[in-house]
Order: sequence, then structure tokens, then C-alpha cells
Amino acid sequence: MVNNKKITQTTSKIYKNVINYAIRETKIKGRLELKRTFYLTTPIYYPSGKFHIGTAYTTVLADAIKRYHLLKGEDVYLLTGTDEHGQKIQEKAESLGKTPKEYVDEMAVMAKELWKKMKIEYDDFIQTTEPRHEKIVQKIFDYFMEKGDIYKGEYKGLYCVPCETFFTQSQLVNGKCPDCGREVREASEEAYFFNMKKYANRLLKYYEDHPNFIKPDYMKTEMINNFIKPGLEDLCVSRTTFDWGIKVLKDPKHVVYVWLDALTNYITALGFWSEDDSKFKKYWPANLHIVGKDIARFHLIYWPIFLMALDLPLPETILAHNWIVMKDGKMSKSKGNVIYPEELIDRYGLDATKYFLLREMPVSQDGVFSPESFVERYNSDLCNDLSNLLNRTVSMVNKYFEGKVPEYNGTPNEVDKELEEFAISQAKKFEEIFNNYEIANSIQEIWNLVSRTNKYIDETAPWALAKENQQSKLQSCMYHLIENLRKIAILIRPFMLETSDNILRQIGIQNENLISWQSLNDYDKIKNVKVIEKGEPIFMRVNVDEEIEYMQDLMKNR
RNA sequence: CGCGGGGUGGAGCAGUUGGCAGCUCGUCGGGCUCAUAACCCGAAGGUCGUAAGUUCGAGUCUUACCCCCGCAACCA
Repeated sequence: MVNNKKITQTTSKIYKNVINYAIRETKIKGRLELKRTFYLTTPIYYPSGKFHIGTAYTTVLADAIKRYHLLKGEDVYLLTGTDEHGQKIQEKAESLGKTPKEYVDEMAVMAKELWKKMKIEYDDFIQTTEPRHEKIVQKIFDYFMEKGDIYKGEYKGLYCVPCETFFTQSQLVNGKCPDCGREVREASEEAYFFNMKKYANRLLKYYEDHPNFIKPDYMKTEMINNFIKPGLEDLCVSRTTFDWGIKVLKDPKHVVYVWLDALTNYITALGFWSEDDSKFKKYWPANLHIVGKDIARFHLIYWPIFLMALDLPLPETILAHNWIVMKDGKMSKSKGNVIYPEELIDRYGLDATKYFLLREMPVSQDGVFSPESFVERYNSDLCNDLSNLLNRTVSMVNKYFEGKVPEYNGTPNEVDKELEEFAISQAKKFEEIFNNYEIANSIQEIWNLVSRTNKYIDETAPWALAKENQQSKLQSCMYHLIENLRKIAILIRPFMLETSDNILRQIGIQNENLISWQSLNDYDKIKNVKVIEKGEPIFMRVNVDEEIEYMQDLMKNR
């Protein structure tokens, strides 16, 4: 009645999305009669140093999306890994007195340890130096050569002789080498190129026909205006100035250069063109590639074109997310503003860290990390709103019903009914927004439910009901509180599993059927459950000034 | 120069077919006592970057301009 328009808009949006989703699902079921599969990937990370919080963000995002689809009963496969070739890795290894392979293997272990610590549930971890990848990349390179998509040419660029490196105009600092500051000069070397021009129009057409291919939308505009419309340049796919890479079989003084090597990991990991390509058959095309905006161009232009050249179907969606930056811009050690994910996890816990990362990243802008915002979210959202809601509920169920949760007894009043409807509609909103990969906004919808539930306690004033001996209403109140906590616990499961389990344990929910995603639509099924005798806070308020100081010290003392 | 994004009450953000400007935090006042100096209610605070235009009506569309960030092709 107050905001009719808004409600109608939201509803029609939800409706539209539900339809699309349903159609897709039915088609797949009709064709294969299998569970819907969902293949998603993170980028393969370049291990030239310790992983920072941005890398963690990408991976947490992927993991959350994976778990969401798992909860919905789909057959999900998540791939991550490391991109291990190239001159920088070679140099880095040398400077440490290691072989490149020794170095990258150590880094892969480091990555796996971090993901283990962050409870990232990946299904495969690919290193581009593994034979399963290298062999296929060589085959693909050969195939492209035979097909005529790769041709031999000259790579021309600005070359710094002492550094043995090519640079582009924009990389130069004051017209000189960005590494050593010396003069650069025009030089050229023999190199293979991939004929991108040939596919440019097909790519444009594909963009047009598949509105969901690129998210967010403006990335597509940028690609078209900046790169495709002015005329796509062919891509250099081999180098001779260094040798830490995959050898080109038919011309071994060349190694495969960067993107043909890196991007193909998404299919080589599934066994494409190998003896066992069952996974490839099952999961390709990918449903989602998640990438940072810095590598969007390569995924939005070159990757689809490579796939077209291989006559493979293209992924459903490529999501280019923004960065986590610090208040004073990009993270850098010289600015003294770098924070590592482990540091946050060790002090505030995994769930709080994940919550912050996902909640604080806007759709169309970089997300800002600051000690202040982290502590604010921690205290306000996690402690005051969520943890406290659980705590006061558990306490009341103990006080009024000796811990036994009353069964559903109908809806004695309007408030109860409204709360039921609200909880169900919030879950739908969450799905709608989450499916569109607007994760931060979707999480907000969960917290709207948390707030609404806190408000419900005030509206019903159970302590007054107890005094007035209004048993039926009091029972209903407790039931609805537990019911909402159950739903909240399910909704946060994709990104706060420990917390979810903790809530469910405290309110005595064990039955799998009451933890399923489908059960978000139920509001009357909880029976015979008992809350724990004494509530345990899942998040405790921290001292704002102390924690800010703590984090600032961490960032400065490196 | 070109392209993309952003410019919304003190701070951070949402605002998807144009229709009385929202959320979180903070501030001030009140309420409640189940709970973690928490929770709930109310208030103050915005000419929605600037200027013009279209329209009965524009944060939302058009044009010009200003400021910030990013990209500008092979470092990933």
C-alpha cells in the first residue's frame, strides 16, 4: 500500500527470472535426464608472489557460487589453478636460486594451503606446467597452425636490451624502460600470431545474440568500443626471447606465449582432446568463468575466439568483477596498505572474512577495504544483528519453554502471517539477485530478514505475552523466531558454512530436510526440536579502536 | 584526444521499462528488557556533479561541460 510500484517491479523481475531459469532447466533435463551440471572456474593465478586479498576474493566468490548451486542439488564442478609460465616466473625463480618448476610447485602448494585454510571446495587444481595441460596446448597450437589461424610474423615493439624485454608505449616510464630506466629501441623478433580479425564479426554477433554472456553489461560496451570496433589486432602467441614455456612442437625455438597457454586451462583440465574426456563431455561448456576486470579483455575477446576456432560452444557467462582497493587506491607494499587474507582469518575468523569480502563489493565499482569498514561490518551486521538475534531467541525458548521449541500452531495474528510471507519473499529475492551475480546486494536481502526478525521480537513482545499468560501467541512467536533463524542459516550457507552449522546446532535443527534449499519455502515443518541450554554467541563485539589500530599496524609493519 | 565507470543527506552504498528520494553506519531524542553498552521506534540532515533540453512529471531519457577512477592491446 505504501510502495506499490516498487513491489510490482520487484515481483515482475523475480517472475521473469524464474521463468528463464525454469526453461533452461527443463531443456537440460529433457535432453539428458540428468542433474543440471554447473561448471565454474576461477582464473589461474600468476604465482609471482604471495596471494593477496583480491585473489582470495575471486576464489571466495567462486566457492560461494559453487556451494549455492550444490545446495540447489546441481552437479557442480569448480576449477582453479596457477598460471606458471613466462619470463617473470623464470626470473623470480632464478633470483631465489631455484628452477622455475621447483618454484611454481612450491607456489602451488602455497595456494592449496591458502584455499584449504579458506575451506575452498575446488574440484580440480590445474598447474599449467602439468603434462596434461602442456600436451594439449601443443596439439591446439598445431591444429591452429594447420588450420591457418596461426601464422608466422614479426613481433615489433620497443625493446630494452639489458632487460631483454619488450614493452608497449603505455608501459614506458618517461619514454624509458620501466625496469631499469634506460633507453629502449625499436626491435622485432620472429613470432607466431593468431588471426583474430577473422573472427571479429562472429564475436560481435555472438555478443548480440547472447545478452547474458558478459556481466556486468558495460564490460561488453567497453570491449566493443575499445578493441573490436577500431579493428582487432592479431594476437602474438609465441616468443623466442625466453624459454620457460610450452615448446611449439613444429618450431621448438618458440614457446607458446601467455594467453593461448593460460586460457585453455579451462578445457585441458576437463580432459579435452585427451584419452579420457568424460569430464569435458559432461561439463563443457562452462556455466561461469569468474575473472577480475584486469583480465577481462582476454576472457571476453580472445577466449571466445579460441573456442570458435576449435568449434567448441562458448561459456554461458563470463563475470568480470571489480577489485578490492584500499582507501588510498590500489594495494601496494610501498603504500603500506597491503593486508593478507590469512591475517583477517586468524583474528576474525573465516566466516567474518568471507562475509566482508562478499558483502562489501559493489556491482559497478571497486570495493574499498578499510579497517574501519571491516570492524563496522563485524560488529554491526554479525554481532549486533545476527549473533544477538540467535542469542536472545535461544534464551527465550529456554526461559519460556524449557528449551523445547513449540510446534507450529497456525498464525494467531497478522504479524505472524506477515513475517512468514516476508521470509519467503526475501529468499526469493536473494535467489533472483544472486543468480544475477549481484552478490553484495543479495546478501543485503538476507540481512533484511535478520532485521525484520529482530523487529518481530519487539512487535510481539514475548516477555509481555509470558506475563499475560498468552500461551498460544507465545508459542507462535517462538516458533516463528526459530523458523526464521533456520531460514537465515540456510541462506548464508553458501558463504558462511560454519556459522550456518553453528546456528542450526544451537536451535536444534538436525533433519536434512529442514536444511535443504527447498525447505526455504516451508514455514510449518519444525517438530520436536530443542535449543541448546545456554546460547553461545557466534560473534562477539570487538573494540573498534583497538582493532583498527591492530590492522593498521599489520599493514604498516612489513 | 578516444573509450568505460563513478559523482545521491557526515561516511559508505541502492535506486533495471521516468511517477511523492531509499538502505547501512554515525548523530540526537524516545521505547523495551528476551539478548552482547544490544534490539525496536522517531527526528535532524540531500537544489540526486554543473548547465540546458524532452515531458504533465527526470536521480532515472537527450546534449554540453566539470571532477575522480580505470582502460588504451599483448606484464599477468
